[in-house]
Amino acid sequence: MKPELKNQYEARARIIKAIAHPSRLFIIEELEKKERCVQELTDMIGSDMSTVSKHLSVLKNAGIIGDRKTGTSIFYYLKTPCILNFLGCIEDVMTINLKQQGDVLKLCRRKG
Amino acid sequence: MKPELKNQYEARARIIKAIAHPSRLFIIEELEKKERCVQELTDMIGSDMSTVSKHLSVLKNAGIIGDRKTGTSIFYYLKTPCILNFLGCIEDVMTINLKQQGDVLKLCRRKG
DNA sequence: TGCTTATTTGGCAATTTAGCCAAACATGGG
DNA sequence: CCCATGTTTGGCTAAATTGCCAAATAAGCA
Repeated sequence: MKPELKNQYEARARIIKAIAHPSRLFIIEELEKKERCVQELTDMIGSDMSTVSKHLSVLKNAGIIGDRKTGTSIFYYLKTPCILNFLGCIEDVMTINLKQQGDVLKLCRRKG
Repeated sequence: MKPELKNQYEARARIIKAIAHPSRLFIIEELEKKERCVQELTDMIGSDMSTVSKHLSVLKNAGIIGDRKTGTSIFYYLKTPCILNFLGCIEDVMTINLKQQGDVLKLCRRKG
């Protein structure tokens, strides 16, 4: 693979990697509804605030979310709502997987 | 976060994680064009065949690709083409990021 | 200035991931 | 059966990721 093409794929992988975490998926969906500060998200997720803060910085570095300072709070918002379309496709993958696992199960029952 | 909801997010994150690698992104796009065997993909990517084989098994376990045995070769194919729509969104994120970096640059020049 | 609230950063241990090599496994042909 | 071809698996090391705690930073207010 040519280095130039490889860079392209690496850049895309970096962004996808930023999405690929349960808490970060939750944050993305939550921020689609409304902007939120670190403490609110921390309460919802239930891990340490420093952990949530780091997740937010991962998403921010990837360019997926932005932030806005108000007083002592920092509100985060979703910059690219198209991310959510993509999440729909992930649901499709999961549905197909479930269906196929079901088929295998049926087959086993028929044989047994 | 409730354990049940957490499982949902973990399941989705697992699938996205499977996509989040340069070589695996390449494989997905290549398989959309036509099905391919391990050796063909190995030649295109340029890493060890065992490495490519492992990438393929990651994608297969995630339910994104399937395989078909023919003689001594195993051909892999894309099971869920909707994955590609999602990749379009990643492009959008990258474009926005580039644009904003450009704006910052312009601002610096204006000030300097 | 000192206090409180909100958030980030540094550091550390545990876990996961990546990629190479060598060895094992499968399949078709002589 | 033995060999060649195509693929996967095991083992290993290096690197990245995660999450917690404690400490540092920032901003508003008495």
